[in-house]
Amino acid sequence: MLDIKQIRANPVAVQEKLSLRGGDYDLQPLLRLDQRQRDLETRRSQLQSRSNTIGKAVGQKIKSGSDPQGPEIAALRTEGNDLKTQLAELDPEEKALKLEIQNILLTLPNLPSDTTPQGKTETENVEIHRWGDAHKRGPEGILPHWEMGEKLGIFNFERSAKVAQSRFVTLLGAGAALERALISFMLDQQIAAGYIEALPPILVNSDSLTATGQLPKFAEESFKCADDDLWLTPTAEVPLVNLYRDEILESDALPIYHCAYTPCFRREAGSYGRDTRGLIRLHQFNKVELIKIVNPETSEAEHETLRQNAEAILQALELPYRVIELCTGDLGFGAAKCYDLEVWLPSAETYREISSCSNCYDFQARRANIRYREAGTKGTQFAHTLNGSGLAVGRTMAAILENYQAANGAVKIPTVLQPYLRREVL
RNA sequence: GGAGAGGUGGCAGAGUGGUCGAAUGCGCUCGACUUGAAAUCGAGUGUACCGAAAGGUACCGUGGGUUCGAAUCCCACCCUCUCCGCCA
Repeated sequence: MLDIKQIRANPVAVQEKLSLRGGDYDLQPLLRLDQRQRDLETRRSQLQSRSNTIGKAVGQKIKSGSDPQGPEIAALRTEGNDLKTQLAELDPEEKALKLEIQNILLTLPNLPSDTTPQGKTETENVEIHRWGDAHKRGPEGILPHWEMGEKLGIFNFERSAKVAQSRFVTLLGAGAALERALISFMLDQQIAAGYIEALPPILVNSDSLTATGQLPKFAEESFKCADDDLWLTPTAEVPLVNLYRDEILESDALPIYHCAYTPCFRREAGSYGRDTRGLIRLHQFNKVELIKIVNPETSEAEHETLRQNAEAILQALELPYRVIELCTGDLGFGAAKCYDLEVWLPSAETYREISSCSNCYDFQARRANIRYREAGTKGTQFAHTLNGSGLAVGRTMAAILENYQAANGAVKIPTVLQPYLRREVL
């Protein structure tokens, strides 16, 4: 959520930054509501103050012997009732305004960072660097991963559609073991990098989704339980960040690092026909997620190390990838700055997103009300939150099935995974 | 799912209509005493909003209601705990 005070103070600057994302943002209606709300608040608090004085006066007079039924107290009661009537008129309007303002604020995306490259669409994203070109292979003799997987019998889509629907997979035998090995390897590596492992709830309530920014705008992207205020989490970022919702942390408790394996669930509404085959776009997929809650002064540096922690997995697996920085037009709703890691998929001869590392600055923290207190100072400040995949497991498996295909049709197991899988080829 | 108990400040725990943002204790911060520490003593110690400031307002699980006045009374909801049942 954006800071209404900032919008009030610099409406033009905020509007310009928002428009870098593309789309129209007119902040004037919001500012008018805000002004009206504050006027009402001033009025209301004056009336309230008088009402409090009367309330106290009545009590005092009765205590010091006035007749509770006498004219003096009757007059105060009348004035009190009068104020109550006036307040009853102001109050609903002010509450409605507050709600309206809040609802508008909740729909506004984060401001892009000053360092985020400007651009309208993903074509203007900026490549930062590439890694592993030496291992990069072309499509010659490469089966797409879904064909390879079916040939090896390590997953099955057709039967999964029977169990659930399309865009679900069942991993079988070595496929299930490989997925499990990848999860263990990723977690072990991130734990070694300083992240505290968490195994959080994967059903989350509406407040949690609102705090991290999936609600109210992206409700159609998540699966919702019919009878409870619970949703299947679209990413572990939601439960992990919300662990600290409505908390005031001591500054020495920061930074907080968590990693977590969870399944993730996405409805993929509006992506019909895209990536219909294989492990790339499923309603349910596994991911190891990284989150950080940090002091604002360190968040830029923390973002860089977060990205390196994600990159380290790809390097250890010797999968060729590139890092791109999203331009302002391609930035996610809550992100101020974002790097995507894209792994090489030889069958398609493209790089595909396998990790997204975002710095949300204080955007989520304001929604989630996650603050910290600097020792010895008065007041509190919003922390910064960061998140990144480390990594998307299904897409990692896809990348391995393609990049590690040998000429004889076997798939070699990356060296670092061999201790986990206790085998060298699939 | 059934029965019961309960939700108050960092924690514990008073408070059942009036001056209560809230006693007391612990914790924490600063100070005094001490060679240092402990103990002791003194002062301070919630959050947010409005306001240039003085100051004002709100918050005792959440939302309504009664009243001149609600932590306290009424209604609804949420959550936690205990026991029973069921269950991985």
